[in-house]
Amino acid sequence: MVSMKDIATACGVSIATVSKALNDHKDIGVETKEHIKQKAKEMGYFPNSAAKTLKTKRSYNIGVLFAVDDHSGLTHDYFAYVLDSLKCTMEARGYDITFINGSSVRPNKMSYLEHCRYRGFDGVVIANTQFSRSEVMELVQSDIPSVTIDHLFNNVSAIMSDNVKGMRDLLHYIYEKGHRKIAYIHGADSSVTRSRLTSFYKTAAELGIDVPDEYIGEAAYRDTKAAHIETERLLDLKDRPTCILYPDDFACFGGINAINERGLRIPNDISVAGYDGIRIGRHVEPTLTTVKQDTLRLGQLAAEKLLSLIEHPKTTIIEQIIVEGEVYPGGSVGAV
Amino acid sequence: MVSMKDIATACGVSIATVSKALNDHKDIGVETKEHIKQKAKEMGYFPNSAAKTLKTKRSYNIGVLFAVDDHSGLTHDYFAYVLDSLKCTMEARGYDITFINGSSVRPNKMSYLEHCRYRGFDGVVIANTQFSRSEVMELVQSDIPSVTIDHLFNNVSAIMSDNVKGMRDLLHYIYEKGHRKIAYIHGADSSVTRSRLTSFYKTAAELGIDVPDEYIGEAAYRDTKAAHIETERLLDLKDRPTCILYPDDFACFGGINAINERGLRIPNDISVAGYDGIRIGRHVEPTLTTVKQDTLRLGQLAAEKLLSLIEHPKTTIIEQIIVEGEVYPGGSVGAV
DNA sequence: CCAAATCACTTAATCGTTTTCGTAATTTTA
DNA sequence: TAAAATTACGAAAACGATTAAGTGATTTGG
Repeated sequence: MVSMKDIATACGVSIATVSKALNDHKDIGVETKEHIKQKAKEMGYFPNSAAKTLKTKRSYNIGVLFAVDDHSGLTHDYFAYVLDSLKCTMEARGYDITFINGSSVRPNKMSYLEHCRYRGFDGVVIANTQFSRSEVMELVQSDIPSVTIDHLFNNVSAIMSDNVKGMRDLLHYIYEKGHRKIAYIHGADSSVTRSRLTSFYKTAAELGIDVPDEYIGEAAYRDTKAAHIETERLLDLKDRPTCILYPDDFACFGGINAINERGLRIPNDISVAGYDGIRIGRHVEPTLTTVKQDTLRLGQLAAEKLLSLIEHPKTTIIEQIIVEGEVYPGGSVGAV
Repeated sequence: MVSMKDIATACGVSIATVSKALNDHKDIGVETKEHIKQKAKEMGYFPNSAAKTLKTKRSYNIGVLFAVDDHSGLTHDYFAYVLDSLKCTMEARGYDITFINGSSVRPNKMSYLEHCRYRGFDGVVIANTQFSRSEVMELVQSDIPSVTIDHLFNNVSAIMSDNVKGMRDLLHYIYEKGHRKIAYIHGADSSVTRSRLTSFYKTAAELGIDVPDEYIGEAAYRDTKAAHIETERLLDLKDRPTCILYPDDFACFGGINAINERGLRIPNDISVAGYDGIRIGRHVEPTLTTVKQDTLRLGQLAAEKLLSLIEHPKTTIIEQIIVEGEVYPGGSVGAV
């Protein structure tokens, strides 16, 4: 590795001059500066991030935290897209992305916060994790700039998919298709679930449609089996719903299977809708009616907010940013 | 941040002693060692990775490179699972994972190799990228330990999904279901594609089934539209195949749609099979016949190979490791 | 024309570790 | 019991950068 010292020697100047020249300080003569830069390029110089980080306390590295227990981080379509977008924005700004989680599984177990300090992350993005874990709390309460995705903490900026509007729009869409008997299998308890459920009830009330308790069920996100079972329960009801909403697109497929097994046809006999807008939903028959969350924007805004927090801590406000989704009409909801 | 200096002061010893005590060097008295360790824990000490990396040239950080152009890295089901597995193994061994790609999009454009040197990655995993890019070549030809996934370079360890056996087993399975007229829409040219295609032809020959040229088509991986078009072409053939193989499960859905649009039924009128074993394939009707690649093992072996290369460079051999997949029988291939 | 300001650079300390080489004190060996 | 070996620790350099403070030379101002 060619270091500043090598360049200094080659140019016959001091290391300090090289450092300043490469960092465009004003107190270096133009021609010296050019010469040094030229030489640096020639010699294939690149800075050493460890040394720079050590000295400046800025790593240009962002920690990303997400659930690991069920491996539903990377392999989760929604999150993968958000992360991809986040990553692109960060990279364009010169930051790298490193995973935080798993630190507790390491040989020398560190907490999330300890891991962040160890690596000197400039900031962290927390998504799709068990927000209630004390380890997570400790992290957000620290002085490390952080943003959460789809969860609201005190004094922490959050980027949230607009689940209230998403659910409202979806329900309106279904209502307009003529449905009045709408069941909702919601996900496991979380702030996202609560938002959607509340919005579901509220919108139903506004639309003047009645929701019997038996129309509400629960199945963990992406749990096709649970969705299957709950769907069977709904199908067995004497007053069967005409449309069933699922926690997400994935779970929806579990429901679709249950329906198919009964010999019922979608959307002729019963309609279904998911949530998320995963890619495959556009490519099955019938296509899935769902709410496409704006993953691109979610990742981008999370990145920008965090960078702003890092680079302009004084002038950046802690806020909650809501990103609207969009109903994707699909063949899975028919007119009734 | 509490540093070794703080501990040294607190314990009334030198920094050197603290360092040695925490790193379990033998030339520190047992009680002193215990006392220092105790104090370190008490004071909440954690090392500073930047300082450690600077001094030791070991970052305990692994760079991961994958295609970014079409964003099909993270959002690619197969790769996401491999990465997840890789990450878990690495973390258990005390290594972090940082993304390499995007370096060329940065403000101060670095090549992949430059980026690796900048961050001091101990090793790199290269997957799902354009292996032919000169930047990638430069990286694998450097002295940085590296492993590739599903691609073979000279002098670089590779973890490969067994596409030859996968395709052979799949074809055998289909053959045993009675199919003799089998079409194959393969993916865009790559070593994976070539392996599968070669194995397809070879196995077909062994089984004594004839493959007319018109039964072979091409559609980019995960390109449902292209698969759709190619499927239509096959369906228009006067001597239509009874089974169509696709580049991957995702593309397969594109084909399924084309088939549905013609009013044909799967598997009654025609059979289809994918490749990869993506999760959703188990949850649609009919379930997808496919080859499930062992992503867990792929990621694990890639991690282990790389760590071995890093930690025991002398005794670790460069080799190609083949990981077998498994045919997942599904309803999409019927008996004929 | 001389003092003050500016310019262009260097010196040296520092970030938090690791590690080589000493060196006293203690123990072992012959 | 004296020499040799061992034990337990410390001093200091080094890793590769940044940056405050200093310095001599040149330019500017009054």
